[in-house]
Amino acid sequence: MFDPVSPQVSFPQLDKEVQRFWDDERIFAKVLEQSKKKPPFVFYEGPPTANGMPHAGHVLTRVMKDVFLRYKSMSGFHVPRRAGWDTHGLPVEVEVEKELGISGRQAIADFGIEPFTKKCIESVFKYTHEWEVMTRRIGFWVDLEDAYVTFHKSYVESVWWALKKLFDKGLLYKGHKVVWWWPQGGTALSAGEVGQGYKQVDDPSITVRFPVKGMPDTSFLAWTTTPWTLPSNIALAVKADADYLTVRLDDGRKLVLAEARAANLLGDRPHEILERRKGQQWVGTEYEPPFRYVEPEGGPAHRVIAADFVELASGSGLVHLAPAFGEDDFAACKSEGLGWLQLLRPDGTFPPEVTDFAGRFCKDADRDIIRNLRTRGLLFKEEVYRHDYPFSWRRMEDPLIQYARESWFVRTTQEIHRVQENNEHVHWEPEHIKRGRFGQFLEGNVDWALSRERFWGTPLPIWVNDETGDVVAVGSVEEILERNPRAFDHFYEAQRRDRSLADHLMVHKPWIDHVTWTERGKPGVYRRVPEVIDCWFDSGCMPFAQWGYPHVKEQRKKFHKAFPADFITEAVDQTRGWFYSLMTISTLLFDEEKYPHPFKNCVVLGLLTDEQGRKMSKSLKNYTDPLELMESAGADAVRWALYSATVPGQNTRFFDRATKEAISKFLLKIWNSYAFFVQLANIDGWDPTAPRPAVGGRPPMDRWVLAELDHTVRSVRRELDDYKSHLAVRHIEGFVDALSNWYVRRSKPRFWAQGESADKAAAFATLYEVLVETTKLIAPFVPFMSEAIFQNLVATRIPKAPRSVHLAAFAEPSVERVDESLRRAVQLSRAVVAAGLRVRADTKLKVRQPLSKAIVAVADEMERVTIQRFERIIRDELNVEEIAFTDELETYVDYQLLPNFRALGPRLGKHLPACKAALAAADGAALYAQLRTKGSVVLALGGERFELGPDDIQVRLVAKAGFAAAEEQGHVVVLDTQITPALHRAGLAREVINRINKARKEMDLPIGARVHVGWEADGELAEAIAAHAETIAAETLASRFERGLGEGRLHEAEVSGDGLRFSLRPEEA
RNA sequence: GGGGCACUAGCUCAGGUGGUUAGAGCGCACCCCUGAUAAGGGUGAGGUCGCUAGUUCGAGUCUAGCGUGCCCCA
Repeated sequence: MFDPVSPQVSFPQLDKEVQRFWDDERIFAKVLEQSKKKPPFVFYEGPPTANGMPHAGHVLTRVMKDVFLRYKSMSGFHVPRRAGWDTHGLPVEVEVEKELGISGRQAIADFGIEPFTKKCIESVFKYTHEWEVMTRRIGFWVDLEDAYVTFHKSYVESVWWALKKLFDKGLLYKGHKVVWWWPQGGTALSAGEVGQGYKQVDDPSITVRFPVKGMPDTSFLAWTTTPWTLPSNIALAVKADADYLTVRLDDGRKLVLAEARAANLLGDRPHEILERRKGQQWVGTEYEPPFRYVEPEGGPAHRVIAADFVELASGSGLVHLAPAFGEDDFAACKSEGLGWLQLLRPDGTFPPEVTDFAGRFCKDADRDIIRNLRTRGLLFKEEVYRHDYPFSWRRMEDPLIQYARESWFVRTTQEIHRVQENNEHVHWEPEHIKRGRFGQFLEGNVDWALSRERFWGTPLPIWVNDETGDVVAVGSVEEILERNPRAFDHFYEAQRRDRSLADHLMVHKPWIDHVTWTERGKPGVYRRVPEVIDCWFDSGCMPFAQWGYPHVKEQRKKFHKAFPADFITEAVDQTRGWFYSLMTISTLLFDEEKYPHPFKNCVVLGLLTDEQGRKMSKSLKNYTDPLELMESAGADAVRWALYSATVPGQNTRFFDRATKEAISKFLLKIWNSYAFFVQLANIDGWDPTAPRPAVGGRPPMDRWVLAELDHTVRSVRRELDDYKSHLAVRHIEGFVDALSNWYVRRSKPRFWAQGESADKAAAFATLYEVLVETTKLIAPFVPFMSEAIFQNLVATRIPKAPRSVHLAAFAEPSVERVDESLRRAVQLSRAVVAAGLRVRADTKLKVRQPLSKAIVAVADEMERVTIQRFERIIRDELNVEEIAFTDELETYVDYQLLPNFRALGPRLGKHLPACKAALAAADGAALYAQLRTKGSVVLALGGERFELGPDDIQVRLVAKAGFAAAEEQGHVVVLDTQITPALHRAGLAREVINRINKARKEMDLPIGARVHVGWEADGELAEAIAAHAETIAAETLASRFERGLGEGRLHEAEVSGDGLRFSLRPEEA
């Protein structure tokens, strides 16, 4: 006996039971143990930062990881899944700042770096619990207990090892460059980080007069969207080969601007063109800058230079240059040997020298700067410019600015060709990421701005001799101890004072900053530089740092075994983040490895959006929290909805409705088939361990559903091997629909047949096998429901069966089940049924009304035999007494002959349209007859003669007008619509059955309840009832069915115009 | 301004290697079933496949240009 199964199922409740089972039985651990000797399938978990709440996007990535990992695991691989936590960097510091209500580097320094660091450690795991709850709830199996943690000493040492290697290769250097600077945070950000923080804003766009020296009343017009950089102006840039006009305005003042921009800037303002010059002719001309608080150092300034990047699509054709605040500006001024001016402090405020705006934050001062220019008559035009501008990805209200700064860089540009070569070997899903988004990013690669002038991060392991300037990179704690055995005394001292200080912290600020050493016989002390590094570098080191490689000797083997990864997946925002850092670091470090590394397959997921395609955001509240959704619909429904909606690389519109559909269209179909099976198997006392009939000996219906199953198994495996989960899902949905809507529906009577029969045995065996295989097929997608079914059908019933579906092998192809002709036969039969039903609808002949025959017109004998295999079912579905095949096709149909384009295209080429026309014009019936008798026909086309065989021509049958006929895929079904008196009576009887059953339902009688019926009717209706009394009684479960009203509720109904009255009462028990 | 992606039925989306009747679900209309039943099933209506050129015997599919939207970056 199976445990009874109710068709009413609470999936959330089911989840909880399954989860408890997994926990009690340690199933996840057993999966790993059981597969230990199997070949590994390597997966890298991109470490999330646990100091923020998990959201819907995280659910998607975890679910997507899970399906492939479970699939590989069931397919005979050993699939370790180690969790990881990203613990360093700005995200954490910013959270702590918020918590402490402070902001900025100075505030942190005032608070104290040691207590601040301690706060960071606390904060790192603030939401770990929420992450674990979410992870468990969606059924993502990952080893959380053995998670790698980026701030741990061994991890940091691995990162140091990597950096030392880069340093020794000359790939780590300190440079003065314009970086994206976060003033409030007091640090530079990497290209990847900047990419995280764009948003659309309105900025002022102003056109300013720069008076030309030696030309009274004449000014250059220059354009800028950053007024606050004007005090640091060094030069103006023109396009050398563009034309520049000198014009006189109606007020007598003269302006110089690009001719291409004149119409736009001057509009219909009256002006007189005085002169036209090439940009080149203005080069070297000096001008008076709008502000002159401090004189530039190190070279001449305030003159016109030529530059390539000047565009004529916007602005005035003259660009204001402030080398301290723009990458292009920096390069241009440097190559011209011009001076330098940086009138902005690192915190984004103006220094005292800028008397008018001293102490003001740069962007906040824009309005006053504009006002100042206006009062001095230097402002020509002011507009608002809407564009995307980067903000701090951790605090979106803080704008970034371009700012020249000393910073440490990784010289990625030198080796980028190797990264590109590596990238060529990676399988990206979708494919276009390789050459598109990711490839383009590599194309435009700039050196990695690595250092952060912050506190909580992997310290940059560079020590500098304070006298000689000698620079050393350090790769481990041990290396330091070799130089100075007492280097960490300061830390141990601190640890004695505060016993809670973990050993991991010895490699962190502020303690690491006290680590110094000297070298015998040499002057000076080696002290560490103050910076920490970009936390994206940390996560990029994860393939080796998770094992503490190479320092932790016992784990070196683990690293080599788990490198490179077979599979990773994250969202598209990681192209410039983790995907980049992983691949770049790996390429730079592991010269000897063969490409690709450190990952072979990468599935890139799009963003989750709401129903309107808008980004999901907490502030908009435009989505239901996935956890809530799972509470009402269950984890499997959410998972299935995500799999069926998510195409890699594309945004996924996700909404509650999709989850509901997943339940009704998928989960419930399987569940109902399963509940149906269990119910009847239990009634019948069916034993799953008893021998079952051979597949070959079972009826066509059974062999068909097994063939469909096998076809589906093959398709699903192929798609999953290809990382195309969305396609796998479609195959499964198609099969489940076939199972539920055709196999189970059509096979029902076989299951409730009385007594023993080969047919019933085959039906039970087949449905059981199909359900078990399906369970294994869908287990990676819907791990909870599949487990519940598997437990009941297999695990607790079959001796030596796996304890869990996830310990079982994935559904496998079976040669025994393949039967393409049978699949085709059912497809044909269903087409015939569909056509017949359409005829009925067209002619308004209810299916309830039996008809004598359906005539099927087929083009060849094969199809006829094929259709006959399912004759009984077709008869039943169409409610006809007979299926006939006509020899006189011409009576009902026309032949339409078409070339088989795929076959003839290459052969006929240009003659194809003529061929099509010739076939259409010919007498189809005659030509077809010829084709059948002689095996070929000859056509003359454009002077040439072509012999066409049966495979070159496709025949379509088209129903002739005037018949109750319909066609479907080239087959015609004709219904004999003549209703004889006998048929009419049979129809009436069906109507009566229908009325009585309706009445049963109205009275809320239990489904199996026996009833007594007494009836009254006249004329033909009475004759019909009398003639079919037995059938009516059987179909309405009437143990007594008598003429004349009896006891019970009285019902009146109308049956095709005649009155019917009957009494109905349940039989006493 | 550059790069990437998308544009297919009222809505949400599928449509390897080009093959001539473009599919599904939801919604809608009509119908069936009443032994999966506060379920199930069927039939139908609905599409110039964003637009315009081109390649080809043949284009939703390939090429180019344009338009609209989203993402990424200047």
